[in-house]
Amino acid sequence: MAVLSRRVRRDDWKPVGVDALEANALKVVRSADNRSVIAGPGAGKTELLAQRAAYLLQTGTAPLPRRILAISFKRDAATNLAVRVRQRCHRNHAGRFDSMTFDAFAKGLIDRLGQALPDRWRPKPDYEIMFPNDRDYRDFLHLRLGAPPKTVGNHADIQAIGVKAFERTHLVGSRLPPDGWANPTPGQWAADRYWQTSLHEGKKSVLSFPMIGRLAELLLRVNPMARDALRLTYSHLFMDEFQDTTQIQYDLVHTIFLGTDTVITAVGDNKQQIMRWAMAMDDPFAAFDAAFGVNRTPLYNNYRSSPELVRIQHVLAQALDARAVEPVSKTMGTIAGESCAIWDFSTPEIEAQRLAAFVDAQMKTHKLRPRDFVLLVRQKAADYAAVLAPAFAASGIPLRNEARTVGAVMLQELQAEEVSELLVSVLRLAMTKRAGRFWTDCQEALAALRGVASDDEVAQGKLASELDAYAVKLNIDRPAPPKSKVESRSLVDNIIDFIGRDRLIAVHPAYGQGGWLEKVIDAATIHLLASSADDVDWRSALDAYEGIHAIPLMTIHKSKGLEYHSVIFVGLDDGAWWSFSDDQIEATAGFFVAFTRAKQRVIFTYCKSRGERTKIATLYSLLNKAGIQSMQVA
DNA sequence: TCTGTCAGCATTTTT
DNA sequence: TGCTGACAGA
Repeated sequence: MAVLSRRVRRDDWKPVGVDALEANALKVVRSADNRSVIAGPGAGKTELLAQRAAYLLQTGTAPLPRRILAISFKRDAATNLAVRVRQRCHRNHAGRFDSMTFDAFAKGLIDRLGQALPDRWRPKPDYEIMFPNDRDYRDFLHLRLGAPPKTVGNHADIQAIGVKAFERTHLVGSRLPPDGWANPTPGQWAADRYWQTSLHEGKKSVLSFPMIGRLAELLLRVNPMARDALRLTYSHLFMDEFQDTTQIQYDLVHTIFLGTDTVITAVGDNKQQIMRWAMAMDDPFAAFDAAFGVNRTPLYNNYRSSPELVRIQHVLAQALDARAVEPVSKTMGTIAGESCAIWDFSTPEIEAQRLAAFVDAQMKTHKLRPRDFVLLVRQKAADYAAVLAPAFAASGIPLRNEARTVGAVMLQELQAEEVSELLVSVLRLAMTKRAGRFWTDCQEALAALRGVASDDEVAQGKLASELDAYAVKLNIDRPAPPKSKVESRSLVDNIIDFIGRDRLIAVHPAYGQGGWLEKVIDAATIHLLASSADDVDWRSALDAYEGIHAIPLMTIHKSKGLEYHSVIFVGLDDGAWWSFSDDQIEATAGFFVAFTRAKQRVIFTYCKSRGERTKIATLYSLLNKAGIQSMQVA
């Protein structure tokens, strides 16, 4: 991949590391105006943003010293985008690309500038983060709040406030008034009591992320200097997964960037909106387009799925958006028979056996690995895993429930933690004979943690020899993977001490909050021990830790943004989709997300013992409409 | 100790 | 929706 540090003329710039981009994608990459890009799964939305970053940085269209800000909703999306930009750009350029989650952005503003908030809204500097649930709000409204003043209303008015509406509408539903509410409604009065209690009553202020978002918006609204500094810093703003944007996020972006020269690019897909429960707006694209005078640009290609799967996807897409345009598949179909099927089984045990045998056979005929498959469920992954895992194990395929909790951390989450990644890198380096790749991983990660500049050759050399000495010692001290929790813990602690606990907390503020670092270390300890069972060597233990030879099982939500050769959705029945009638659109969007993870094949399974298929008849009729009928298998 | 009733929960993001 | 655990009463 061509990684350039010199400046390229705009006309000479070519996409980095890909053959070509479709015409519209290239237009967006080079655009000088605000754009919204609505495109289906597999259209290359994240790739488009990465290419645009490369274009802006390499051609100097984002002029020094201005920067690009990319805001994502989820951590993995933010990381993913940052990694792609780093792969495509020289580090001098990538250093001007800030990719973070919305919450990290808002919290960063409050941490740096929060003391400039007006008195009544100012949190104490060492505030704590809370994750309130419905119960907390219910207790507040019904037990702690008490009666409102007569001018506001009476007890019944407060009782009438729904728990959901309290947070969504009153607490963080709209922009905060700098001087408080002049003539509050009962809802506003209750919200204000909650704010004042959270900010001022305890020894520390206690805030949730939605509250932090609202405070950040207020902060920039009442401090034009801070707001202008941000406008000057960022010449370009990217927003990924824009369909999941909340009103809070939207208002913050609106306050900072409306009417400025900062060019905004928003990408997303309304058909994949499965975060409505987390306060996503109904149609953020419509609001954005209207307010910012946006040019909407669709993408028409699908780089992920075979033509046959794209055809079926389009039938589902039309149920979510009548005006959806059928994308063009750019991937060859490699399956000889059916690309999609619904298999009926008489019992879950037979289902498990048949699926294991099927995956085993497919791995052989198509030269696939377990990681090319995914077992998707709608909920309660552990219940399904209990039946499926033994059958897959019998076929020699380990099954890994990504939603399993290890200690206090979910497996999928642990894997993405910097601490866990460093641990594995250091162990691979110490225990592998030819450890080239792990060398670079460790060296770069440690340099970043210790603040060693990449061009400081003396310090880099010192770091390298320190790392080398440590790896050699580790290799001698720990000839085999740990056999007990104590042994596992001492090894993990040893490595963390070498990396530097303080440095970890300094670079990742989350590790300093609420004992999170300890929880991650504990989870890593447990998981490393579990991966070392059966007297295996270091390599097998680390492979097991990372699950690289196991077939993953996860919920639909966890699979968003991922892709697999074959998707096996277990349990297409009323039981798993109990909430189908609550919000048919969101449930169908979930079904669409599950289906569109597949590159070549999708299999749905059904067992009568788990439920009927009357409530979700719509899903079955969509599949029928696409020419797929269920068939009795065993 | 058994039985009936009923509330809670299951999908889930963020330092 | 449909299962589970807590709790009251027999």
